[in-house]
Amino acid sequence: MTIGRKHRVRSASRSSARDDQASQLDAVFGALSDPIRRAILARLARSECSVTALGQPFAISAPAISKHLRVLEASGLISRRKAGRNHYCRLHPKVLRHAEEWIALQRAFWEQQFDALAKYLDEAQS
Amino acid sequence: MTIGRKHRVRSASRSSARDDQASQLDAVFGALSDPIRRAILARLARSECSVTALGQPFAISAPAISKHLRVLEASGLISRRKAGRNHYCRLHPKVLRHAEEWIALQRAFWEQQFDALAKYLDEAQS
DNA sequence: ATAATACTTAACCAATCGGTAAACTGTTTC
DNA sequence: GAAACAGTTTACCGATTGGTTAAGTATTAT
Repeated sequence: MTIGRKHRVRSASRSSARDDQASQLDAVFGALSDPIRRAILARLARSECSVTALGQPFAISAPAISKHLRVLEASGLISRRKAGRNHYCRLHPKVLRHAEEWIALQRAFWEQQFDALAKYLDEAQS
Repeated sequence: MTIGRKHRVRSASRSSARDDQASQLDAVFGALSDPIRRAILARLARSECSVTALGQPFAISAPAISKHLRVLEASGLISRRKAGRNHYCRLHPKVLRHAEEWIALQRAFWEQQFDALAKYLDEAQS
């Protein structure tokens, strides 16, 4: 989840599109790295849901849930809608797709490398 | 990257298969949440690589790289091979595939929900 | 044998994280 | 209007993270 290099650098100058995408990946993968947050997302996949209902399965306090939701919201994975005293959370699939695409792209390269190695070994053997 | 709930719990008893998978996801997504580590993985996709060579593009110290590699290794995404005084790192695609599968599964549910909503709206309109 | 190289370990530091309890802000219900 | 409910904010705590420098361990080169 690192943003700047080396103890507070990168003075918010320009912040290229590439940086934006990279830091969104930081946030998304960081958000996914906690089991409670993944469970919250899985729950939200079924339907929109109020904050209390989201927290009900877990043995943690309301503020803790609130923090998890803030992390998820900051990553763009969810958004909120206020309805009276209830806040309802909803998923944003597009953001998850970006993360999936990063992984899929990487894996394609990785496996290509493995295929190349396999081919090399195959040829070396003959 | 949380392991135990609520300040040191879970006395290492049994640790079900589900927990193992979940905590591997914690570790993998946690590892992917840092841009330097993602860059290291991207570099490794091209070929096996020594530790110094891996660190060369980044303006951080050797111990910092060593720590990143330990995180990656703990997640199962890479492994090391010692050859003399050099240590060579290699990728483990299977672990990345697990993460991708989790995301793909989730996204399938998410989008199914969105499709259902779209259909509902469509029917409500007519 | 000495020196340089490649890397890790140890000790430290500031910032972040995941949790808590307490206090606060709205909204609904009585 | 008072009480209950839904949720957030604030202030705090201990553990973890990402970095540092300094020292240590092998291995290779001179």
